[in-house]
Amino acid sequence: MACNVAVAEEALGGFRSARKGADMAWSTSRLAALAGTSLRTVRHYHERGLLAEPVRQPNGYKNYGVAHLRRVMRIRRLSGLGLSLAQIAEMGDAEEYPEQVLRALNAELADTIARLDRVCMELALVMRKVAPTDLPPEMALAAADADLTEADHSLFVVLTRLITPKAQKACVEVLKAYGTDLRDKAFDDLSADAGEQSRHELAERMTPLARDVLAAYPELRDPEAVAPGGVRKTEQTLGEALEDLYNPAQRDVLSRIRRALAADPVADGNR
Amino acid sequence: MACNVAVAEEALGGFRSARKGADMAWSTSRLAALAGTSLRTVRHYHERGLLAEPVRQPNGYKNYGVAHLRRVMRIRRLSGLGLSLAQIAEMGDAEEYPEQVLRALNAELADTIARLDRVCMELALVMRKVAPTDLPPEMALAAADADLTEADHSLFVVLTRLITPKAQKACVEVLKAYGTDLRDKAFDDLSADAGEQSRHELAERMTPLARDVLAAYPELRDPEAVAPGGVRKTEQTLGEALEDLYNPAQRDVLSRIRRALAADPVADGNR
DNA sequence: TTGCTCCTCACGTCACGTGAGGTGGC
DNA sequence: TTGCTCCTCACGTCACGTGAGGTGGC
Repeated sequence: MACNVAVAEEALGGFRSARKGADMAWSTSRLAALAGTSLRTVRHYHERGLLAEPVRQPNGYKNYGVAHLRRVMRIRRLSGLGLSLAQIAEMGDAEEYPEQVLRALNAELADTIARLDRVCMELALVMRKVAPTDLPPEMALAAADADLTEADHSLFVVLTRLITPKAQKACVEVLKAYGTDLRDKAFDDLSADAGEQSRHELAERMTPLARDVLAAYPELRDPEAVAPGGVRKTEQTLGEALEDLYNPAQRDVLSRIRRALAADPVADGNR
Repeated sequence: MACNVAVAEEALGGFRSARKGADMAWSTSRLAALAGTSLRTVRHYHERGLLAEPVRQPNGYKNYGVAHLRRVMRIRRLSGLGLSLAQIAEMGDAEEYPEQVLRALNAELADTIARLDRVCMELALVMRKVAPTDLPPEMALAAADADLTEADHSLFVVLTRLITPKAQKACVEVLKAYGTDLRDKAFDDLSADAGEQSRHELAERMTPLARDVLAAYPELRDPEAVAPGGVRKTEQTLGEALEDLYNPAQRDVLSRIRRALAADPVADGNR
């Protein structure tokens, strides 16, 4: 390798040979520049005990050498690989890295990359203005196509927080299959003080479709479909959301439909 | 969509219907749980002005509704896409996102993913214990194979900080092509007080190889090969490194080689 | 009374960034 | 004398985490 040194010298035009042995060492900012980092970073490594303090000149200036540069480069590399400064400090200056730490790092890295890939897709959807950002990306597309009411959209947001991903998929299927058929203008426009008669008729008219949907997608009724928190809490949350989103007449209609479905249950698995 | 509501009710076993209109709203921790985040995060969004303060109960407890959940979900989504909370606050609650911000985000995201992919490769090298971590990954492999002296390795680290990536590539080529031929045991073991005669002979013997290398790799002599900072500084830094790494006798030998090369220059481009 | 939830400060974290205020060499 | 570099505190950043200390409903 010695020859390579000579080559390097020649290539770089010959090094400035020893100038009276005075300030042959590097200052903090020079070290930082060589390491491609900042003054503050080098000092931070001192503060954290990662980098040994070098000898000082009489005036207190620090004198760094090649060993310090190597150390800083290694810290930067390891830090870039995802290790925390605390971990790097723990490992000391050996080229031995705990297998387990590296494995964990690798797994974490793979997760991060996968997540960012997904984020990239989502961002593309948002940029094409097709995806409302309060719904998870898988739901967002279907919801946008279904042209939902504000209230219905809100309810959908709550629903995604209450049911499992599997049940969410089923919801997406329903939206895709039934499209805007699920919308009922009379329901959407129902005034809060609508009379008994109109509420009854509306419920009667809407029930068959609800029955169809339930029959076609039995996974919607899977008791495992509710997300953590328990069935009781989930039901209550849904009730609170309905109260927030629909007026009393609308809620009454929904209640009637539910009772009709309960009185004459849809058989399971007859898809 | 109203039908879907009924379906959801039935699926979830029927919601708990309005219990005397008392505490129909969500507490902070309930909102956090629904949003899949932490209590502190919700409060942080208040502090940052991202989330409107809800109405309070007489005892000071906060009462959140569906609109708050939607807002929190949107903040989480946008934050997950890489926007800072300050940026999200700036945009307000509209579904309109500044095109330019999204483009910048997308570019940044692509960069990050590319970088992490590289990091993943590097990590694999480190795990296979073939790569010293004070050298950039491209150099590391070649350096490990060449079985360098501590001093030579150190010098290599400094060199990588002084020359352009292109010149670094040339260095790797040299290491690969000449392998351990570049090592000279007599040079490595030269004592600091070696006499005139042995230094002269050593230089004489080493010069031809250095000349060969320079002839074969003219890009090493490209004046553009030095990294930012200027040729003067680069030369000086190299000199300081040599002083740190080699003893006076070794430096004298290197100096002699350099003078020999300068006296009888290698012609350019006669590869 | 006990246990659980809610509230508001307010300091801690991580890897530095950014002055503030002062000294030293040319 | 001026401009540049070096030094040591020490507070700021970002998105929260983590108690501290106190109140309220069952």
